[in-house]
Amino acid sequence: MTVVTRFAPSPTGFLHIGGARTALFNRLFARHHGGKYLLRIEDTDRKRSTQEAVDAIYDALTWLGLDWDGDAVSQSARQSRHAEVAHQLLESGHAYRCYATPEELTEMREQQRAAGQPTRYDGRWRDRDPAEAPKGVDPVIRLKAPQDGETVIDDLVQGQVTVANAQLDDMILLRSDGSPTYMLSVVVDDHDMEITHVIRGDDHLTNAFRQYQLFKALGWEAPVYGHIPLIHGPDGAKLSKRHGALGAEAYRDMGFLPEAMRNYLLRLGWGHGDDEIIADEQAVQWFDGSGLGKAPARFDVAKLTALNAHYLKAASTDRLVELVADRLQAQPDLVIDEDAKARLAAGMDGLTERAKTLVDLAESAALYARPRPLTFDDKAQKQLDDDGRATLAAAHTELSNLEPWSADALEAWARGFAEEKDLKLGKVAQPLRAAITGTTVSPPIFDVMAIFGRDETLARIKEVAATT
RNA sequence: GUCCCCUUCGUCUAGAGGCCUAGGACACCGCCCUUUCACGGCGGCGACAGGGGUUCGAAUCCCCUAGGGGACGCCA
Repeated sequence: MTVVTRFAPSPTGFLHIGGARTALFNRLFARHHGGKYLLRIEDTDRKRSTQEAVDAIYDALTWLGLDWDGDAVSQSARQSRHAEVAHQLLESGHAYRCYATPEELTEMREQQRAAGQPTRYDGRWRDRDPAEAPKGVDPVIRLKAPQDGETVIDDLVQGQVTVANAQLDDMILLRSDGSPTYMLSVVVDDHDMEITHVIRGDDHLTNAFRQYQLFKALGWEAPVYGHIPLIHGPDGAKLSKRHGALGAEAYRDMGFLPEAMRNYLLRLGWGHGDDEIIADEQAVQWFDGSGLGKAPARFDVAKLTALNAHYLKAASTDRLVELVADRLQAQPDLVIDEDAKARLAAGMDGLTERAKTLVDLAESAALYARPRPLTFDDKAQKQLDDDGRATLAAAHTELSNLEPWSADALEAWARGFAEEKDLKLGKVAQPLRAAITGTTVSPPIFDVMAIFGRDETLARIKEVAATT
């Protein structure tokens, strides 16, 4: 049997972090088994579904590197098929028409709740003669679910979960306007798409029982379910807008790399021994459905950030140069030309060592794209006091003749120069750093000088050195 | 309210009766390295929700309590 999984988001907003993880798990599980991983857009609620949201989902999944097999299925395009199945159920006696109005049902629920009863449809039209149907009311079609016994699900994550059928009511399959509900659509689509494993959020666990009953009524084989715990916010409640829950693309803007997202999400609710850094291929090899936790996990940006720092160091220079250049492009005071890119490439290793996100990286990388004349921050100005400027003036003279112009040679020169002047190395290095970068924080200054080259370095020193 | 599920350091987790004086990672705090900031290295702080059983022995099995979460729509 070929394993077929699916990710089925509803396009009512951006792709949140929980959805991204669900997609990741489904994809990993399918890949592990050499199967297929499909994408289905659950847009049966036309009122709330938007094309922008669909595009946002595509974009987010693409950015995350979670591409799917084949074309995405749009659930709304399959409405007639869903309705057909509902009528089939009606004919086979597994469903019936219910003429209760929404108002009537609301009242019913209020009464049940007030009486401490579970709020469930009471089956008032289940066995009633359709001849008694009120005039002018369009009926809904409900599943005639079993009232006795129990429904048992062997969940990949939760284990065996049992629910008394008396707890489940007769759900609506087709609305009064003839449109199919989510419950019906999901079952029909999962069947038609030959889905073998459904991995989704815990919040669907109770739906699984209903869907299972529908599969049985249709004489179809139900897929294997795996309900993963939801991701919670720092306060332990379901991640929501209140926590500033963000779409996947927001994490891109915050400077996170997709591979870091994948690794982090993978470790949220899943573990493989003490392993923390897990590459994609390794994840595919290990993700067989075991190792999934049952308890909800809290989203922790600090850990994501740490992972991101790791992947930043591992990323290729070319890729990083492009990503950084894109971000720097937005700053009008910078010049991103080929020379600047060459400097970025040359200095990238020194930069990634100090950055945790692309935002940090771009910020520190800006020094290679900042043209003269420089502006100096407060700390840099303190380095450029009389002593500092005098040191720079003397350095300028010596550096004019230094050979070769390399980081090693520059450092050797600086050490000798400092000793000669009876200064600590910092008294030489910091004024240089201030003069060349405009700040007091940067990668090793001799590396920076080597990258800028002699002419540019001397020009920068000259602009601030004491005139003698 | 009803039903279902969950509960190991602050957080993510390892742990499937003796290997646990409970391991790792992130965060935090020291120290070292050091031209700045980082990286890195070393060390520290820090948890089996509580109570009963079962057993020679329980983080691991059972029960109860407490706490947390989720679901109860002509939403998905």
